Amino acid sequence: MSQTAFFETLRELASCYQLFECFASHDIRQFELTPAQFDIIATLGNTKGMTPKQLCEKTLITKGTLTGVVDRLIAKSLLSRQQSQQDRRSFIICLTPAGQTLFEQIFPLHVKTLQQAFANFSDNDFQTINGSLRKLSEAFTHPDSSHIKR
Amino acid sequence: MSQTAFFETLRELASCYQLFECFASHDIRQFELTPAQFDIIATLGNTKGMTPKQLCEKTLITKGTLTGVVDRLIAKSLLSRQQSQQDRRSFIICLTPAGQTLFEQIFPLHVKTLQQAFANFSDNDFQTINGSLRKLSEAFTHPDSSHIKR
DNA sequence: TATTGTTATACTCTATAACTATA
DNA sequence: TATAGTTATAGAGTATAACAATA
Repeated sequence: MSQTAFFETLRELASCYQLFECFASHDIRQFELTPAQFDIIATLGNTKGMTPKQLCEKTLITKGTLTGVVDRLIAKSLLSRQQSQQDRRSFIICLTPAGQTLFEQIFPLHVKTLQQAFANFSDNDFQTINGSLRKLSEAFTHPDSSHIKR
Repeated sequence: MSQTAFFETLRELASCYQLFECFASHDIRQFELTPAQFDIIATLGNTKGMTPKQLCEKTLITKGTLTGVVDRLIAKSLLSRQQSQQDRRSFIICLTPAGQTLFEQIFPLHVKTLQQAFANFSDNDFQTINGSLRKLSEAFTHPDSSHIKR
Protein backbone atom coordinates (compact mmCIF):
# COMPACT_ATOMS: atom_id res chain seq x y z
CA MET A 1 0.00 0.00 0.00
CA SER A 2 1.08 3.59 -0.31
CA GLN A 3 2.78 4.56 2.92
CA THR A 4 0.32 7.18 4.09
CA ALA A 5 -3.02 6.16 2.59
CA PHE A 6 -4.38 6.10 6.13
CA PHE A 7 -4.24 9.88 6.46
CA GLU A 8 -7.22 10.28 4.19
CA THR A 9 -9.06 7.57 6.09
CA LEU A 10 -8.34 9.12 9.47
CA ARG A 11 -9.49 12.51 8.24
CA GLU A 12 -12.70 10.91 6.99
CA LEU A 13 -13.21 9.11 10.29
CA ALA A 14 -12.67 12.24 12.38
CA SER A 15 -14.85 14.30 10.10
CA CYS A 16 -17.60 11.67 10.08
CA TYR A 17 -17.64 11.42 13.84
CA GLN A 18 -17.67 15.18 14.28
CA LEU A 19 -20.58 15.48 11.89
CA PHE A 20 -22.41 12.84 13.87
CA GLU A 21 -21.74 14.64 17.14
CA CYS A 22 -23.04 17.92 15.74
CA PHE A 23 -26.03 16.15 14.31
CA ALA A 24 -26.88 14.30 17.49
CA SER A 25 -26.16 17.16 19.86
CA HIS A 26 -29.06 19.07 18.40
CA ASP A 27 -31.54 16.68 19.99
CA ILE A 28 -29.57 16.44 23.20
CA ARG A 29 -29.23 20.16 23.79
CA GLN A 30 -32.95 20.65 23.49
CA PHE A 31 -33.23 18.71 26.72
CA GLU A 32 -30.47 20.62 28.49
CA LEU A 33 -28.21 17.62 28.76
CA THR A 34 -24.48 17.51 28.11
CA PRO A 35 -23.18 14.70 25.90
CA ALA A 36 -21.87 12.85 28.96
CA GLN A 37 -25.21 13.18 30.69
CA PHE A 38 -27.10 11.95 27.64
CA ASP A 39 -24.71 9.04 27.44
CA ILE A 40 -25.70 8.01 30.98
CA ILE A 41 -29.43 8.47 30.41
CA ALA A 42 -29.32 6.49 27.16
CA THR A 43 -27.28 3.74 28.78
CA LEU A 44 -29.71 3.41 31.68
CA GLY A 45 -32.78 3.49 29.43
CA ASN A 46 -34.55 0.12 29.18
CA THR A 47 -32.55 -1.34 32.05
CA LYS A 48 -33.29 -1.89 35.72
CA GLY A 49 -30.26 0.18 36.70
CA MET A 50 -26.54 -0.42 36.97
CA THR A 51 -23.67 0.02 39.36
CA PRO A 52 -21.23 2.89 38.77
CA LYS A 53 -18.67 0.29 37.71
CA GLN A 54 -20.95 -1.03 34.99
CA LEU A 55 -21.74 2.51 33.85
CA CYS A 56 -18.03 3.31 33.63
CA GLU A 57 -17.45 0.29 31.43
CA LYS A 58 -20.36 1.05 29.10
CA THR A 59 -19.69 4.77 28.72
CA LEU A 60 -15.90 4.99 29.02
CA ILE A 61 -16.29 7.71 31.65
CA THR A 62 -13.74 7.17 34.42
CA LYS A 63 -15.01 6.45 37.91
CA GLY A 64 -13.94 9.74 39.50
CA THR A 65 -15.73 11.66 36.76
CA LEU A 66 -18.79 9.45 36.85
CA THR A 67 -19.64 10.40 40.42
CA GLY A 68 -19.88 14.06 39.36
CA VAL A 69 -21.94 13.40 36.26
CA VAL A 70 -24.34 11.20 38.21
CA ASP A 71 -24.53 13.77 41.02
CA ARG A 72 -25.66 16.42 38.53
CA LEU A 73 -28.32 14.12 37.11
CA ILE A 74 -29.53 13.30 40.62
CA ALA A 75 -29.69 17.05 41.32
CA LYS A 76 -31.97 17.29 38.28
CA SER A 77 -34.07 14.46 39.76
CA LEU A 78 -33.42 12.27 36.73
CA LEU A 79 -31.49 9.52 38.53
CA SER A 80 -31.54 7.82 41.91
CA ARG A 81 -28.78 6.07 43.82
CA GLN A 82 -29.68 3.14 46.07
CA GLN A 83 -27.39 0.93 48.04
CA SER A 84 -26.94 -2.52 46.60
CA GLN A 85 -28.23 -5.44 48.64
CA GLN A 86 -25.65 -7.91 47.33
CA ASP A 87 -22.53 -5.80 47.83
CA ARG A 88 -22.72 -3.11 50.48
CA ARG A 89 -19.82 -1.20 48.92
CA SER A 90 -21.86 -0.67 45.81
CA PHE A 91 -24.87 1.22 44.51
CA ILE A 92 -27.54 0.84 41.91
CA ILE A 93 -28.03 3.91 39.74
CA CYS A 94 -31.33 4.04 37.90
CA LEU A 95 -33.69 6.40 36.17
CA THR A 96 -36.33 8.07 38.31
CA PRO A 97 -39.85 8.30 36.85
CA ALA A 98 -38.86 11.78 35.60
CA GLY A 99 -35.71 10.32 34.06
CA GLN A 100 -37.74 7.55 32.49
CA THR A 101 -40.15 10.12 31.06
CA LEU A 102 -37.26 12.13 29.65
CA PHE A 103 -35.76 9.01 28.12
CA GLU A 104 -39.06 8.17 26.52
CA GLN A 105 -39.33 11.67 25.09
CA ILE A 106 -35.81 12.11 23.89
CA PHE A 107 -35.16 8.68 22.55
CA PRO A 108 -37.95 8.36 19.98
CA LEU A 109 -37.19 11.91 18.83
CA HIS A 110 -33.61 10.91 18.36
CA VAL A 111 -34.62 7.77 16.50
CA LYS A 112 -36.91 9.74 14.25
CA THR A 113 -34.18 12.23 13.40
CA LEU A 114 -31.86 9.36 12.57
CA GLN A 115 -34.44 7.49 10.53
CA GLN A 116 -34.79 10.55 8.35
CA ALA A 117 -31.05 10.84 7.97
CA PHE A 118 -30.74 7.22 6.91
CA ALA A 119 -33.91 7.08 4.85
CA ASN A 120 -32.18 6.17 1.61
CA PHE A 121 -29.72 3.64 2.99
CA SER A 122 -30.20 0.00 2.05
CA ASP A 123 -29.46 -3.01 4.22
CA ASN A 124 -26.54 -3.63 1.92
CA ASP A 125 -25.20 -0.14 2.60
CA PHE A 126 -25.28 -0.81 6.31
CA GLN A 127 -23.50 -4.10 5.90
CA THR A 128 -20.71 -2.53 3.89
CA ILE A 129 -20.33 0.33 6.33
CA ASN A 130 -20.35 -1.92 9.38
CA GLY A 131 -17.72 -4.09 7.77
CA SER A 132 -15.55 -1.06 7.11
CA LEU A 133 -15.89 0.25 10.63
CA ARG A 134 -15.06 -3.13 12.13
CA LYS A 135 -12.01 -3.47 9.92
CA LEU A 136 -10.91 0.00 10.98
CA SER A 137 -11.53 -0.75 14.64
CA GLU A 138 -9.29 -3.78 14.32
CA ALA A 139 -6.39 -1.56 13.32
CA PHE A 140 -6.72 0.27 16.61
CA THR A 141 -6.93 -2.93 18.65
CA HIS A 142 -4.20 -4.86 16.85
CA PRO A 143 -1.99 -6.99 19.16
CA ASP A 144 0.94 -4.66 18.38
CA SER A 145 -0.88 -1.87 20.14
CA SER A 146 -2.31 -3.85 23.01
CA HIS A 147 0.11 -2.25 25.47
CA ILE A 148 -1.80 0.98 25.04
CA LYS A 149 -3.92 1.64 28.07
CA ARG A 150 -7.42 2.94 27.93
CA MET B 1 -34.53 -1.33 5.20
CA SER B 2 -35.19 -2.46 8.72
CA GLN B 3 -36.23 0.54 10.76
CA THR B 4 -33.32 0.64 13.16
CA ALA B 5 -30.42 -0.90 11.29
CA PHE B 6 -28.53 2.31 11.93
CA PHE B 7 -28.18 1.59 15.65
CA GLU B 8 -25.58 -1.03 14.98
CA THR B 9 -23.77 1.32 12.61
CA LEU B 10 -23.78 4.18 15.10
CA ARG B 11 -22.44 1.92 17.80
CA GLU B 12 -19.67 0.80 15.46
CA LEU B 13 -18.87 4.39 14.55
CA ALA B 14 -18.71 5.56 18.15
CA SER B 15 -16.69 2.56 19.18
CA CYS B 16 -14.30 2.95 16.24
CA TYR B 17 -13.71 6.60 16.99
CA GLN B 18 -13.18 5.96 20.69
CA LEU B 19 -10.66 3.25 19.89
CA PHE B 20 -8.87 5.67 17.60
CA GLU B 21 -8.81 8.36 20.29
CA CYS B 22 -7.36 5.95 22.84
CA PHE B 23 -4.86 4.73 20.31
CA ALA B 24 -3.74 8.20 19.25
CA SER B 25 -3.76 9.71 22.72
CA HIS B 26 -0.90 7.45 23.70
CA ASP B 27 1.50 9.37 21.45
CA ILE B 28 0.01 12.73 22.37
CA ARG B 29 0.22 12.25 26.12
CA GLN B 30 3.88 11.43 25.91
CA PHE B 31 4.42 15.03 24.86
CA GLU B 32 2.19 16.46 27.58
CA LEU B 33 -0.37 17.79 25.16
CA THR B 34 -4.13 17.58 25.47
CA PRO B 35 -6.10 16.44 22.41
CA ALA B 36 -7.16 20.04 21.71
CA GLN B 37 -3.57 21.24 21.96
CA PHE B 38 -2.34 18.49 19.65
CA ASP B 39 -5.08 19.41 17.23
CA ILE B 40 -3.72 22.97 17.07
CA ILE B 41 -0.08 21.88 16.73
CA ALA B 42 -0.90 19.39 14.00
CA THR B 43 -3.02 21.95 12.16
CA LEU B 44 -0.24 24.54 12.23
CA GLY B 45 2.45 22.05 11.22
CA ASN B 46 3.71 22.59 7.66
CA THR B 47 1.98 25.97 7.39
CA LYS B 48 3.18 29.53 7.74
CA GLY B 49 0.62 30.20 10.46
CA MET B 50 -3.07 31.00 10.57
CA THR B 51 -5.47 33.47 12.11
CA PRO B 52 -7.61 32.33 15.06
CA LYS B 53 -10.58 32.36 12.73
CA GLN B 54 -8.92 29.90 10.36
CA LEU B 55 -7.88 27.72 13.28
CA CYS B 56 -11.42 27.68 14.58
CA GLU B 57 -12.70 26.50 11.23
CA LYS B 58 -10.10 23.76 10.84
CA THR B 59 -10.35 22.40 14.35
CA LEU B 60 -14.01 23.02 15.28
CA ILE B 61 -12.90 24.71 18.50
CA THR B 62 -15.03 27.78 19.13
CA LYS B 63 -13.38 31.16 19.19
CA GLY B 64 -13.82 31.84 22.91
CA THR B 65 -12.21 28.50 23.72
CA LEU B 66 -9.47 28.88 21.16
CA THR B 67 -7.98 31.89 22.89
CA GLY B 68 -7.46 29.80 26.03
CA VAL B 69 -5.96 26.81 24.22
CA VAL B 70 -3.58 29.06 22.27
CA ASP B 71 -2.66 30.95 25.46
CA ARG B 72 -1.60 27.70 27.11
CA LEU B 73 0.53 26.73 24.11
CA ILE B 74 2.13 30.18 24.08
CA ALA B 75 2.85 29.75 27.81
CA LYS B 76 4.68 26.55 26.84
CA SER B 77 6.61 28.56 24.22
CA LEU B 78 5.24 26.37 21.43
CA LEU B 79 3.29 29.09 19.60
CA SER B 80 3.63 32.79 18.91
CA ARG B 81 0.97 35.39 18.21
CA GLN B 82 1.83 38.30 15.88
CA GLN B 83 -0.41 41.05 14.69
CA SER B 84 -1.53 40.69 11.10
CA GLN B 85 -0.30 43.30 8.61
CA GLN B 86 -3.37 43.02 6.38
CA ASP B 87 -6.07 43.26 9.03
CA ARG B 88 -5.13 45.00 12.23
CA ARG B 89 -7.97 43.34 14.13
CA SER B 90 -6.38 39.98 13.48
CA PHE B 91 -3.38 37.88 14.44
CA ILE B 92 -1.19 35.22 12.95
CA ILE B 93 -0.65 32.22 15.19
CA CYS B 94 2.33 30.09 14.26
CA LEU B 95 4.68 27.50 15.65
CA THR B 96 7.80 28.79 17.38
CA PRO B 97 11.06 26.94 16.64
CA ALA B 98 10.36 24.87 19.76
CA GLY B 99 6.86 24.18 18.47
CA GLN B 100 8.27 23.25 15.08
CA THR B 101 10.74 20.89 16.73
CA LEU B 102 7.96 19.27 18.73
CA PHE B 103 5.86 18.88 15.60
CA GLU B 104 8.77 17.22 13.84
CA GLN B 105 9.27 14.84 16.75
CA ILE B 106 5.69 13.94 17.42
CA PHE B 107 4.42 13.71 13.90
CA PRO B 108 6.75 11.04 12.50
CA LEU B 109 6.27 9.04 15.69
CA HIS B 110 2.56 9.25 15.18
CA VAL B 111 2.91 8.24 11.54
CA LYS B 112 5.07 5.28 12.48
CA THR B 113 2.54 4.09 15.05
CA LEU B 114 -0.21 4.35 12.47
CA GLN B 115 1.79 2.63 9.75
CA GLN B 116 2.17 -0.35 12.04
CA ALA B 117 -1.52 -0.36 12.80
CA PHE B 118 -2.43 -0.33 9.12
CA ALA B 119 0.36 -2.61 7.97
CA ASN B 120 -1.94 -5.27 6.54
CA PHE B 121 -4.43 -2.94 4.86
CA SER B 122 -4.54 -2.90 1.07
CA ASP B 123 -5.29 0.09 -1.13
CA ASN B 124 -8.56 -1.59 -1.86
CA ASP B 125 -9.38 -1.75 1.86
CA PHE B 126 -8.80 1.97 2.17
CA GLN B 127 -11.00 2.71 -0.80
CA THR B 128 -13.86 0.68 0.61
CA ILE B 129 -13.52 2.24 4.04
CA ASN B 130 -13.29 5.79 2.70
CA GLY B 131 -16.37 5.18 0.59
CA SER B 132 -18.24 3.93 3.65
CA LEU B 133 -17.21 6.89 5.77
CA ARG B 134 -18.20 9.37 3.07
CA LYS B 135 -21.56 7.71 2.66
CA LEU B 136 -22.08 7.87 6.39
CA SER B 137 -20.99 11.51 6.55
CA GLU B 138 -23.59 12.31 3.92
CA ALA B 139 -26.34 11.08 6.20
CA PHE B 140 -25.29 13.66 8.76
CA THR B 141 -25.18 16.48 6.23
CA HIS B 142 -28.34 15.59 4.38
CA PRO B 143 -30.43 18.61 3.31
CA ASP B 144 -33.15 17.54 5.75
CA SER B 145 -30.76 18.24 8.59
CA SER B 146 -29.14 21.37 7.25
CA HIS B 147 -30.97 23.51 9.78
CA ILE B 148 -28.77 22.04 12.46
CA LYS B 149 -26.18 24.51 13.55
CA ARG B 150 -22.58 23.66 14.17
C1' DT C 1 -22.95 47.98 11.00
C1' DA C 2 -20.45 43.77 10.75
C1' DT C 3 -16.35 41.24 11.86
C1' DT C 4 -12.13 39.78 14.57
C1' DG C 5 -10.54 38.46 18.55
C1' DT C 6 -10.27 38.90 23.67
C1' DT C 7 -12.21 38.82 28.21
C1' DA C 8 -15.32 37.26 31.73
C1' DT C 9 -18.24 33.93 33.84
C1' DA C 10 -19.99 29.80 35.21
C1' DC C 11 -20.24 25.12 34.43
C1' DT C 12 -18.66 20.57 33.06
C1' DC C 13 -15.38 17.15 32.14
C1' DT C 14 -10.75 15.03 32.91
C1' DA C 15 -7.00 12.83 35.33
C1' DT C 16 -5.03 11.52 39.42
C1' DA C 17 -4.54 10.21 43.95
C1' DA C 18 -5.99 9.62 48.58
C1' DC C 19 -9.51 7.80 51.29
C1' DT C 20 -13.51 4.89 53.40
C1' DA C 21 -15.97 0.88 53.64
C1' DT C 22 -16.61 -3.63 52.37
C1' DA C 23 -15.13 -8.08 50.24
C1' DT D 1 -5.07 -7.37 50.15
C1' DA D 2 -8.13 -6.13 46.63
C1' DT D 3 -12.22 -3.84 45.09
C1' DA D 4 -16.21 -0.27 44.80
C1' DG D 5 -17.09 4.09 45.06
C1' DT D 6 -16.48 8.86 46.87
C1' DT D 7 -13.89 12.92 47.72
C1' DA D 8 -10.42 16.33 46.73
C1' DT D 9 -7.69 18.95 43.69
C1' DA D 10 -5.99 21.18 39.79
C1' DG D 11 -6.32 21.83 35.15
C1' DA D 12 -8.63 22.15 30.79
C1' DG D 13 -12.50 22.48 27.56
C1' DT D 14 -17.36 24.48 26.68
C1' DA D 15 -20.94 27.87 25.91
C1' DT D 16 -22.33 32.30 26.09
C1' DA D 17 -22.30 37.05 26.16
C1' DA D 18 -20.19 41.48 26.50
C1' DC D 19 -16.59 44.19 24.83
C1' DA D 20 -12.83 46.90 22.12
C1' DA D 21 -10.72 47.67 17.92
C1' DT D 22 -10.95 47.60 13.19
C1' DA D 23 -13.23 46.93 8.64
